[in-house]
Amino acid sequence: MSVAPPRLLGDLETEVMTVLWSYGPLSVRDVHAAIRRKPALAYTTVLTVLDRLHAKGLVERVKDGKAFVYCARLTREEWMGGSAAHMLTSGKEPPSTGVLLAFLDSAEKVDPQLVERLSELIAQRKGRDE
Amino acid sequence: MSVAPPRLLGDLETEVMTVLWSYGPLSVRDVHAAIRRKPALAYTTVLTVLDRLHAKGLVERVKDGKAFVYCARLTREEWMGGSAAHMLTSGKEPPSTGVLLAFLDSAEKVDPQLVERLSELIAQRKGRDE
DNA sequence: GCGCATTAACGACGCGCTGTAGTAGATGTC
DNA sequence: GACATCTACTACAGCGCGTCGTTAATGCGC
Repeated sequence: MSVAPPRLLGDLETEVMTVLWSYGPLSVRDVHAAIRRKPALAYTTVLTVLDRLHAKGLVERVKDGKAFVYCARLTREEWMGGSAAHMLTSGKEPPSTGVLLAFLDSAEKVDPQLVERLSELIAQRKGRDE
Repeated sequence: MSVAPPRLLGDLETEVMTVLWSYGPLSVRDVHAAIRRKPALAYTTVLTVLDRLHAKGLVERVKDGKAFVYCARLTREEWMGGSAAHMLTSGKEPPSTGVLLAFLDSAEKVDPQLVERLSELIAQRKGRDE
């Protein structure tokens, strides 16, 4: 089952997820080492954040010897794409045409090629399914 | 200028925006009256929420006699569509193909017709622009 | 012009979430 | 069994949001 993006993540949570997305399954120690800060974060700070991410269902963990190894349950792509899709359909049933048009407008404004790329991907998928 | 969707809105904030989206420009009193609760909200509660929404740039207000009249700066469609588009492009530059594909997958899972509708709307827009 | 009623401004408080960390308890290693 | 490591639990501050109360401004009717 997929994880429904609940809320936006905090800054440190996002940073930790980014580390996990970048370097596969890691121990707390590894994540801690990967996060560079002027005054280094406490080991337990990273531990707590990973714990909370685990509680939210965003990461999985398996025991390896005495330590846990954490890995993201969703790829960065799945998380971002899922969050965006969730926005379009939040709450109500099928999004209105107006919402979809506003989405396209907004997307185009940020990245003029985005809509075109979407269009191509949709075409490819259609071809693949038939 | 468009308003960048900052964070998700709270429950009451969402309710107030829904009222504004549903019934055009309204005074605080009108919004207060439109929100039905078992124990009615205090007038000042609605006032505060509208004030915060105004501070966030989500609503505009003009003085009408002694009172302000509030109205949403974006339509519901613009807000939702913009939020979704913002998700796809948050932080980094052009979203990867993987993100776009995940978006389509996710959207299709929620509403199988959504991708098809998007496809049609994109086609229409393309026709319109040429 | 004055008083009254309405409205707005400001501040306050509780709660939940997040960043941050310390301490204590569990657990594996040698 | 001692030691190093790791996790679990607890804590606290800061911020956003829901919720109001109090106080100050402002317009209206007489």
